[in-house]
Amino acid sequence: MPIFKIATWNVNSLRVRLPHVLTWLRDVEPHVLAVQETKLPDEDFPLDAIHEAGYTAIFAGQRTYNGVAIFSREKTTEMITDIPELDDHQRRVLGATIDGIRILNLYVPNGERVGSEKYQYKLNWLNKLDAFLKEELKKYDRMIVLGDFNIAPEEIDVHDPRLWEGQVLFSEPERNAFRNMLKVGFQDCFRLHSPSEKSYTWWDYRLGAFRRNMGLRIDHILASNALAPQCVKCEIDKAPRTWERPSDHVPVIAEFSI
DNA sequence: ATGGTGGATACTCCA
Repeated sequence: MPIFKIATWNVNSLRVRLPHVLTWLRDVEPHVLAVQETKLPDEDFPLDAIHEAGYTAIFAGQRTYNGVAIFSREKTTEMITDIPELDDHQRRVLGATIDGIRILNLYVPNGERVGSEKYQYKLNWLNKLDAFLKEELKKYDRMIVLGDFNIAPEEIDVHDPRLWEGQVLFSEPERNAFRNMLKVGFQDCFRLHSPSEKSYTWWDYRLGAFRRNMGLRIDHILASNALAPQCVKCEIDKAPRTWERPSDHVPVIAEFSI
């Protein structure tokens, strides 16, 4: 059976990280790469470089903040850039169907700090997302939801759960929102294959966090219950965080036997 | 000690 390899990576500026992305695509050769925080208006999207690397691209861009894109070996159809009922000018959502699989690339709001206006925006955003996922699952049996969720779901996903207790990215309401997404009908691909591994996808640029491995696992690949049994591998690739001028996030890669 | 670094933008916001 053929393998379908899909990855997510918050690149924190596609303009700065384009060389990393191109190197990584050549080395890893995924069928699909979903990226977040491109921070590019659509007219500045580096489409030629992506095409030269052998990928098609769709994108929903924004200057300075946010912005999402999907690079794919195969053609994409049924593109969407918004969640219904969520009037949001921020470009955080990009959906498409590829190889018969419904793909939803998300850049979930960060939330700033617990109790802030942005935190409320995040919780509301996740609530509306839940309703949308239910509708999508009615239409698409095989679905992958991936991206920067800005939530560390469990204690094992945090280098120091005591320090992070009640903090944004690890607060109970956010973790509940993540669990609610799973309850809708998804599974966390990384935990399917590594139930007890302490591995992270993001380290703050400050305080030498990467050197001290003070990280969180906040980037995820979820597969619908129908597709999850076909997930044969899911790994975090820490290597790009050691490269010169890295993103603060690293890629997560999942493989499906389809 | 309540910091720090990095990206984009324009003299500050966001993460």
